[in-house]
This record gives sequence, structure tokens and C-alpha cells, in this order.
Amino acid sequence: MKELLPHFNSHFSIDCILFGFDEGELKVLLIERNEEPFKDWWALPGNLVSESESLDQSASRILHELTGLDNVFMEQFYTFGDVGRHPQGRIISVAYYALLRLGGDKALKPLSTYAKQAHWINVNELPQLAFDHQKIFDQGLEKIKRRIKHQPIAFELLPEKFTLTQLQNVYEVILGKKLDKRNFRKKMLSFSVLKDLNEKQKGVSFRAATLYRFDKRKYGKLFAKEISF
Amino acid sequence: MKELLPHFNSHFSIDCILFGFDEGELKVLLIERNEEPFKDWWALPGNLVSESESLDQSASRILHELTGLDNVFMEQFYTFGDVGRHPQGRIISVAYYALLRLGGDKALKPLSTYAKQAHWINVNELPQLAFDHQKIFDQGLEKIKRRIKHQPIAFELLPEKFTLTQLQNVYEVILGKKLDKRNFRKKMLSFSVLKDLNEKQKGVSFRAATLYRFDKRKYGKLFAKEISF
DNA sequence: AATATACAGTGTATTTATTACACTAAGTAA
DNA sequence: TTACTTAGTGTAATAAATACACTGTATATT
Repeated sequence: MKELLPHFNSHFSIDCILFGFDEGELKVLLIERNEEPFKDWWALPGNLVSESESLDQSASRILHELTGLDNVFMEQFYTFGDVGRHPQGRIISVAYYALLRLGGDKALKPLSTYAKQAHWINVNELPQLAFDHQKIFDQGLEKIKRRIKHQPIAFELLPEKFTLTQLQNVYEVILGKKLDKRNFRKKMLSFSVLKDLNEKQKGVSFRAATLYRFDKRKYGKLFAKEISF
Repeated sequence: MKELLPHFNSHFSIDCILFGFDEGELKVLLIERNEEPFKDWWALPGNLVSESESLDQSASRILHELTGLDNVFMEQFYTFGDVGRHPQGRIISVAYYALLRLGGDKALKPLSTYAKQAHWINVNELPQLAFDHQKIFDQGLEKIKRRIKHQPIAFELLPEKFTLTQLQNVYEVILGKKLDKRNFRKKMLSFSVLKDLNEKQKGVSFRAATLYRFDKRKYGKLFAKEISF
């Protein structure tokens, strides 16, 4: 059967933008490459897609290999296929972003030979990136800026229990602007998707805030319309 | 260089949803396949991507081969890569939609051997489709439903000069609901992107409406926020 | 015990946007 | 002249977005 298809020496890969939120900052996981091309450059984690796995599976695998995590929110957002994007041949790359809860530094797994190290880097302090990864990153960031106004993705970056101020920080850091505290709270609570846990923060050196949980059951498919702040 | 990459017998293809608007209806171009697999089934037009063309170029080529048209609005919207989606092997497909102005029936080019015929079919009367093309179509339609609220894509489906009623029809048929005439006009005109041509429709058997043109220069990158109707 | 600090938590008034709704005007066709 | 068909128009009511500043409460410091 397969011989019906012409043979092109083409490949696909997955590139992943792993976003994490920690200490009020939006961070992204970058690896330092250990192989040509772009040896010693920083890059988004990625890998070729094997014949036996779907795109989603491949993206999950890459994430798992780096972080040891499963069941992380991931979404495909664009496919990059310019002819010259990879110096070693035709490689089309399907890009995903993932959103994950960083508690301190999420333990990073031992890396395979293709990377020397991996670091969480503030999105406002990115080094120069290999390949067309800057373009991929820019598009991914744009994507989550739009997404966060329509879908409840902010919760994916927070621990299960969070305060309204932490939630507001996620919106602020992704949208890149300060929001009004009273208006933010009013609107968020109006969606009725936050469950008040009648519980307070612990271990803070000032007045503890109320903890909330995102209530998936109360959430329809989309916020009725775009959230505007 | 290329021998550094492992050899997987994988391919990519492009599948295109060609949307057209004609006589108040939203239509899509389907081909009837002339080859196995899915011989005699209806399908979205598509083709393998050759090594020397970018994804966008490949999509434009497919559209050109079918319709003879160039410079048509196209946008990539999702990549489908489930392992079993193509019975003849691993084929990952990058999906595009295109929006085009149908004047009567846009002349369809002679088709290559892989299709017997091509037809413009009302999106509400689709036959059963080959491969996972129903899923691709559904996602494409969802995409333009969201897009039309944020970006001026409706104009791509209309002739250069159009009436406000025609524009409203485009919105109605894509969103799948009736809109209020006065509110629609008020809001559309408030964006200041329509140029009144001081010109009337011709050849209509009733009162002729004013013609407008979309003014790209007056249009920023996005409508300020989602358009709600 | 008193005080300073740091963040939590709250309400109102104004402006802007959305919605609902029905008739007259103008051209064509018979 | 009349009937028909679509064009074109405004207002009032409701809902949403915005701008804005102080008090409350727990902790830490002296």
C-alpha cells in the first residue's frame, strides 16, 4: 500500500512551548542544544514525530520526557512549513503550547543527548533562539493572549487552590497590562465558575486571602463572549 | 546532511475547505474522488506537499489548480495527524480554508485524474465525506464563525462593491442566525471601514441599495473587541 | 502593648454598548 | 395607478464596562 505514495525525504516534528507561572512571572522552558545544527543555542523543546504516534501523543511525550508530567493542558496552535526553516532538510513542525503549574522549579528529567540543559526563563528575557523558534514562540504567546479571554486556561497555570490576586496576576502577566482589582473580581465572580473554599492561605506574612477552586462543572464550553478588562 | 534524519515513511498533505458565498448561501467546493481509497466518495480537495514548496504555497497551488484563481484569502487552521486517518499510510494533513467570491459558478478547471468532478455544495447539505474530512470541515466552519467576529473576513466572500444587506447575509449564513437589520447597520458603520460609493445597485427588480466598499486602509489589525450581534 | 506594614476586600456613579422594536421611502412591475 | 419588494431609518430600555479610594485584618517589629 505505502508504495503508492511517492517518496519525499520529508519529516515532521513537534515543537512545544511550555509555559509556566511562578512567583508572578510567566516563564517558558528552553533547552540548550547539544547537537548541530544550532549547537549551544537555546531552543524550544521538540522532536520528530514517530510513525506510530499521533501529533497529540507526540507532544505529550516530549513534555513527559522533559518534566515527568502527564495530563498537562496542551493545545496545537500552528504548523510551520517554510522550505528553508531547517538547515538539514525539509522538516515541517507542528507547534503546541502547554500550560503548567510550577511549584518552585518543576523537577526536570535527565535530558537526552540533544540537550545540555533546560531552564525556565522569563518570557520577557528570552535569549536568541535556534531555527524559527522566535517566530513560533511569538505566535504561541499571541495565541494564549487570545485564548485567555475566551476559555478558562488561566487555571491551568495555578495550583488547585488559588487566590483571586494570583488569578489576576496570571491575566496581567499574559495580557501584559495591569488590571483593576475591583473590576477583575466583580467580573470573575460573575461567571460563577469559582468555588469559594472557605479556607485561607497559610504561611504568608500578612493577611491571608481566601482560596478558590475552579469548578469545571459550572463552566459551559465558552465564556459567553470575550472577556474584556 | 539529510541522511542524519531517520527515514520514516510519512507524508504531509494539504486539505482545503474552499468556502464561497452565492445567492445568499454558503457553499463549499467538494470533489468526487476518482481513485482509491474512497473512490467515488466526496472529499475536500487536497494534495501531497512537495519538497520544494511551503505549506502556504501548496495550499495556493491546490486552489489554483481547481479554480484558476490566485491571490485568494487562505488561512491555515489545524493539522490533523491521527495515526489511522489515512488507510494507505501515515499522512499528516495541514488544513486550510479559503474564502472566495463566487460570481454565478466560478469556472472550475479541468481536474486531474484524482477527481471526477467538483461541485459547489451548500454547507447544510453535505454528503458523507471521505477520510476524516467531516471532522476537518466542522473545525474549519467553527474557525470562520469565530474569525468573522474579530476580523474582516466577510468581505472576502463578497464582490468588491456590495450592499449592507449582502454583508448582513454573509454574517447570518456563517453565524447561522438572523440578525437585526438596524443594529447590524449601526454597528458595521460604526467601525468606519466601509466606504459609501454614492452608487446604487443595478439590474435589480426593486429599489436599488447603496453600494459600499471595504476600506482596508481605515482598518486596524483587529476590530477592537469581539463583534457581538 | 503599640505601631507599622502589607495585602485583602469592598461599592457606586458614569459612560458606553447592546438589545428590542416598526414604520416610511423608493424603485420596479403589472 | 396600484401592488409589490426591499431600502433605509431612531429611540428607549437594559446591560456591561470603566474609573476610582478607602477600611479591615493578620503579621512583624519595636
